[in-house]
Amino acid sequence: MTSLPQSSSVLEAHPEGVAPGVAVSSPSFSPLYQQIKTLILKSLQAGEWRPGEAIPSEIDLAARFKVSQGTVRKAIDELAAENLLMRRQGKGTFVATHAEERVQYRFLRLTPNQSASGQPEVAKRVFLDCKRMPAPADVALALNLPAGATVVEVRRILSFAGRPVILDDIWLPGHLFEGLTAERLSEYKGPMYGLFESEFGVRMIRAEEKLRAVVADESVAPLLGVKSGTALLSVERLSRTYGDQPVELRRGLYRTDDYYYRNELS
Amino acid sequence: MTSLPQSSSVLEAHPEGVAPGVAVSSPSFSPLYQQIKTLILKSLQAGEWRPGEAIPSEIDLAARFKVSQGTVRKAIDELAAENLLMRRQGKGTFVATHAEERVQYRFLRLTPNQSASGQPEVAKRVFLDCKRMPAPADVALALNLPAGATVVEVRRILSFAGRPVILDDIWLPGHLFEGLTAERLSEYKGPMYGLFESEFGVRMIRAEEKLRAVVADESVAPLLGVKSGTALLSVERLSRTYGDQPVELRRGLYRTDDYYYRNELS
DNA sequence: CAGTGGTCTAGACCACACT
DNA sequence: GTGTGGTCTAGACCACTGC
Repeated sequence: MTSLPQSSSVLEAHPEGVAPGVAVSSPSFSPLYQQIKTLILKSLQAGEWRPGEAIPSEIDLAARFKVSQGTVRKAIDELAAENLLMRRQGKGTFVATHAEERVQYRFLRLTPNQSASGQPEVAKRVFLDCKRMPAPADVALALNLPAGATVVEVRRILSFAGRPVILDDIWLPGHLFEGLTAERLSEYKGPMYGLFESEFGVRMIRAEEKLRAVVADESVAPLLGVKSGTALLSVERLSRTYGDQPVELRRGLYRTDDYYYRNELS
Repeated sequence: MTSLPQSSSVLEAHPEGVAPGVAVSSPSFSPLYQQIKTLILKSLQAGEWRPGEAIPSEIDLAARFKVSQGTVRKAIDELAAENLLMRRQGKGTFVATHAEERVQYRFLRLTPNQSASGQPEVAKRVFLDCKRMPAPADVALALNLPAGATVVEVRRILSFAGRPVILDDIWLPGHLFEGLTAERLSEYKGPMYGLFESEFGVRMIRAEEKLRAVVADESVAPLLGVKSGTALLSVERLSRTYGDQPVELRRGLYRTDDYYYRNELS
């Protein structure tokens, strides 16, 4: 990879300001804006700017990295496309946050059968359980934890319009979530990922979901208010932070009589 | 919207070549590259370039539209991001096609439980039915057709590894698919959307899916080789061409014992 | 080699938000 | 007005492809 200092020195050798071209003819060439992107990413990960805060202006960043504004711009463009940054014309570029979001649940794709108003109405959350325990083998594997590591297990129910719709089992690495209790979960207003972000410094930036259809058994049917034998949508979500590190495994069961899971393809 | 001719005339008034700014202070301002994007889109829709073919080079397009290469570039960037065009460094920019694709089914999100090799192995297709009929009310509504318009109804089964996995019911506007028969569907090698594209000039560029969990009844269970009461993933897909016009409604039932529906969130 | 897309720069000006 | 992101340009050079 072409290192940044190299590029700068090349730049200084051309004081007339014409782009000298940054690539040294080399194996595995990386464009300047990608290197800038990586540097910004590192600052985000290091917490140099907090979620919701503005990052320095493009001009400032260009000066800091000794590149043109256009190059910084392209780096920020990609980070904004990945929902890590938010651009607001006339105001600045801000670190994305789960706390002050236009939609309650950014990762929840459930939509009511009726009413085209996008997200379902306000949810009511009930936490049934929250305990620390040794990670089950499959959970440890998914979260990339050593066998038997401590995890926090949370069980909760999400209700819309007064009826239970989602039963979630959630596992979090214990060492990242010291002091997480059902009480703190219940008290916090706003999405759970907002709490994780502000209280534990863990930011979910990407997730993969595996969807299957399953039949409700006696252990879950009553919790969702359905009969055994009802079909439920099983949603297994693995959420990741910076560096694609997995930090949450979630197994959800969704009632899909009044709601559906919406997806867009292109 | 700022019209293109206006911009050009402004341009010509500044022969020194410095960007004069294109926007007239006006309500509903549209940037130049958006206008270029719209023009390219119109050419695509009109079939000026066929799927798989190269479009003119950025320099040629810049000359045609009397804008800078950078402006054309930004327009093409967005179209490529929407999977309407494919860029290939050193070769050119190509019209996206369903025919010569690296994956068999671009819109199919099914993945085997084992084997991380992405898409499922080669599919076997069996067409159970293909007939013209008056559109059911809900189908006509979804496809934006007048009540009672003719549609083509197709029923088919997709099998992987010798076992049936997907039962699809498909409806297509009759007037766009004259002469579509089960035989032509069976004969065609490659994805169905490739056939639609090359034989009927209909290109699917975007789709929305609604996912639900349902229980298999006696009418579908035998076709998928499962018992009645098994949970199946119901996938309703509405596919659209240019201008967001809906041109295909598809209701699929997926077995999700050996496969799952994969989705990425960010 | 020429032609294509890809990167980078510098500079000008517009649209928007706050003061 | 000042400062921010957003658009547009012109020009140079790099990386990749194929003749």
